[in-house]
Amino acid sequence: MNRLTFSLLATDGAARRGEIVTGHGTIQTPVFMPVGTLASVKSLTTDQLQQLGPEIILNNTYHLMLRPGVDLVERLGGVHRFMNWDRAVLSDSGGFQVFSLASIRKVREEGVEFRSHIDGSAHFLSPEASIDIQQRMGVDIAMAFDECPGYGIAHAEVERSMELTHRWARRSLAARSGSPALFGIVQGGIHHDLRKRSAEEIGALDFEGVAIGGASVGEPKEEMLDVMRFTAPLLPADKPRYLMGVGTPEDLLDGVAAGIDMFDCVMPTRNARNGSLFTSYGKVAIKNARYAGDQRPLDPNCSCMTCRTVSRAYLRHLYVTGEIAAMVYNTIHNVWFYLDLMRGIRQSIASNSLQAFRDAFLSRVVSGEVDADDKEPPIE
RNA sequence: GGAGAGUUGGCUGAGCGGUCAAAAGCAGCAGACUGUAAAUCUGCCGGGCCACGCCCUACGGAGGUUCGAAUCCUCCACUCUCCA
Repeated sequence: MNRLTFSLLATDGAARRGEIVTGHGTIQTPVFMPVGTLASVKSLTTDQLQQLGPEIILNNTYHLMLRPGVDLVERLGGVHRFMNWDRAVLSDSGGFQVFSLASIRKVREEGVEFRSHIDGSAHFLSPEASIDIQQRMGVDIAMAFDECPGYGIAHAEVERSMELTHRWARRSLAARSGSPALFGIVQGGIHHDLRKRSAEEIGALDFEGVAIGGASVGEPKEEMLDVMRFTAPLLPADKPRYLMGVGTPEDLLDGVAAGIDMFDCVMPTRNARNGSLFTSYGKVAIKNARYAGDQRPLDPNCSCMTCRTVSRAYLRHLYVTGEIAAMVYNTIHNVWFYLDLMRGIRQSIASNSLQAFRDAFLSRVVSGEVDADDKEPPIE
C-alpha cells in the first residue's frame, strides 16, 4: 500500500527541499502545518483557511475523541468531510496530552488512563486505541502514541519513558491496518545518548516518517536547539523529518538548516488571538498604545488579506474592544506569515541561498524597522 | 417645608480610630505564549527618590477631638431617596 511518498528535490547544506505525496494532495517541504486541534484552525472558517493555502493541517486525537467522539466523525465521513477540508490532515496521537494534562492521567505499560478535562469522565488511550481512532477519522498521517516527558526529569526516568515510547511505537505500527501513513516519534529528553538510541530504534522501524518529540516542553531554548541539531542528522534521510510543536520563525529557520522537513506549532494561531503578530520586522503587540493612530498596514512587506485591507489602528481597535474580527484578521495574518516564510525558505534552498535568506530575515527582525520611514513615530 | 442617606484613587465600589497609599472589579500601561483545557495568563497602575526601603501629597471643603483620623465631632458645599 502506497500510503505516502517522499522525494528529495534539492539540498542546501543539511537543509532539504522535498515533496510529500498524500491521498489528499502534495505537500511541499519544508512545511509548516497550522494546528487545528478540534478540526478547526481556531477563529478561521475552512474557506478562510483554504484561501491561506496550507497543504496540510493538524488535528488531535485526544480532543476529538472526547468531542465529538470518533464514532460521530467516522459516521459523518471522516475529518475531511466533517470540516469540508480536502487537503492533507495529520493527527497527533494524544501523546502530548499525556504530558500537558499530566495532573489527570495515569500511565501504565498498556496505555494511559485519562480523566476528561471536560467532565472528568474516565477514558483510555493506548497505541492500539489511538491508531484506531486516527484511522477511523481518516487522517492522512497518523502519529505513533508516545509518552512525552517534561523538562527537568532525571536521566533514568527519561530513559524508562523513552523505552516505553519505543514499545508503544512497535505496537502502533502493528495496530495500523488502514490507509494512513504512520510516523514514529523519537524521545530521549535533552540527553544525547538517549536521543541517539531513540533515533536509531525509531528510525529502523517501518514508519513513513520520523518525528522528534519532546521539544519545547519547558527546556531553555538552547537545549531545544541542541537536541534538534543533534538528533535531526541521525534520522533516516529518505523519510520526512518532523519536529513536533516547534516553533518561532527563528526556530523554523534553525530547524530547516538542521534538516527538518515538517513543523507544527500553536504559536501563530494562539499568539494571533492574544494580539501578538509576527512581521518581517519583528513581533508586534497590536494592543500597544503606539498603534492607536497608525494608519500603515501591519506589515508593508506582507500580502495577506489583513495587511492588504486594514490598518494597524483598526487592528488595535478591534483587539482592544474585543471584537471577534480581531482574531480572524490576526490569525489570517500570522498563518499567512508562517506559510510565506516557508515559501521563502523553500525557494532559498532550491537556489542554495538558505543562509543568506536566514541572515536577511534575522537582520530585519533585529532592526525592528519596516522601512526608512518607520524611524518616525507613528501618527498620534 | 419635613425626615433620612450619602460624597473614597480615571470609573464602579469596599473600608468606618492605628496593621490604609487605601480591598475588589473595570479602564489604562506593558509582558508572556512553542505536538492548544488559552479570545488565556502575568506584572505595573497617586507623585518622587541614592527604590525589597524612605519622603511628599491624599479618602467633598474648613475647623476640631486624639499620641494617631478615610474612619469620631462641628460648620459649609453638593448629591440622592421618601413624606408634604
